[in-house]
Amino acid sequence: MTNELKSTEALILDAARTIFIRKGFAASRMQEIADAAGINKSLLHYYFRSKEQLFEAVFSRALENFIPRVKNIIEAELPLDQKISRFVETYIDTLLQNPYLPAFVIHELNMNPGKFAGRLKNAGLKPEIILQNIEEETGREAFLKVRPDHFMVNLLGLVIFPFIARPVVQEVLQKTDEQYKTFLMERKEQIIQFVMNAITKT
Amino acid sequence: MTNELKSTEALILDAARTIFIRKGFAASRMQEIADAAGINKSLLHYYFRSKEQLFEAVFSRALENFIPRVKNIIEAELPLDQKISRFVETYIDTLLQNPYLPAFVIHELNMNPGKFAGRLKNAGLKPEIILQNIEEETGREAFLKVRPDHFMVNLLGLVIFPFIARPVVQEVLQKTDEQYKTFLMERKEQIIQFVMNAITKT
DNA sequence: GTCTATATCGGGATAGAC
DNA sequence: GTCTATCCCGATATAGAC
Repeated sequence: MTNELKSTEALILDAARTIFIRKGFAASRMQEIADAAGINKSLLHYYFRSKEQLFEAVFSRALENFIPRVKNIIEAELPLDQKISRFVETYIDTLLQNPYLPAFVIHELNMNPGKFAGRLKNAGLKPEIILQNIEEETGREAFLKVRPDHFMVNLLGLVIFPFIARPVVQEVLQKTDEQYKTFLMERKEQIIQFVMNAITKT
Repeated sequence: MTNELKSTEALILDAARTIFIRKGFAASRMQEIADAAGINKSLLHYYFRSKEQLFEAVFSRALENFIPRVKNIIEAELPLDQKISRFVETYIDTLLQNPYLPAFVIHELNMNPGKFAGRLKNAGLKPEIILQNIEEETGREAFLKVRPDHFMVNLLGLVIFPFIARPVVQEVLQKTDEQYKTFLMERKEQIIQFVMNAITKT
């Protein structure tokens, strides 16, 4: 409806994003993207040269949008418990807006593992510092010392898994779409509680 | 090397399994499968009629192999803590043998959500019973009462996520392949500890 | 059952008019 | 910049000989 206001390039990128994220690179068709953008197939090539390059543009933007949000939370000067809460809440809120994003990114990285190399550093994410940070902040005060690498993966798994594995999980739990959305929102509180229990000294 | 001993059909299924799991349905090529099986392309059609049907055969077998293992553990008559330990250990051991399986299954289900409907029940998995089971066993003795649906997802996420998201996680943690394998094995102990802390009354 | 040859079609990419 | 027409390859699938 507001298509007339967007540049053709933006139109293409939006359409490509939708199609690529839903179907993955291999199953997506240039024709389908053109249709979704309301333009001609050859315009895709005019703007992006090839399917690979169009995909690359979509993929890069998806990451560039996402990484800074994570970065902000992680670098915030907050005590551990508040940092965990903010991380979980912000992450889940963001994924609720982009529910298909993690499965997309992960699948494409699995298809082409090298694709990721270097992108994190380019975006200014410093894994060493995050891990060191966790190491320092656990083991203090009321918290158990934890292995920072495992802790990081635990947190990510708890948050991201129900988005990636939605079809299976929704089937297993026998929830409607509406109920599943509620379930995902509940997880903010549930994960925070679960994690805090796990790392709080008895 | 022992190819001469296997039936052609088994040869095809093994090859198709490898290719489909590594590349997904859309990116896999019949020619590639034929090459991997050491046979002619048209033999694939002779045995399985079409690419979809070959895929279906592979996918079904992958699930049929996997589900019974989970079923066994879940139905075992054990106290909660032992059940959790066995579940985590067996699940991770199985995934270490089939590291690409979860990403494959999850991606194909995301592409085609309906595909899963009914398969669980056919395989004899009763989600209601599992959930009820968790509900009964937590809240007793030394354990906190937990929401069984969230608890189930927590457990699955902790176990499966580092397999699905391996490229990202390995990059973030800056581990070599060897170190990552070690990391995955360590997770058995780490997850069990983490989860037990999380649900044990203080 | 297994192979070679071929039909058929879909899809990425280009040429060229407007 | 945008469209129509077309090229051309790759991939699924079939026909038919052995």
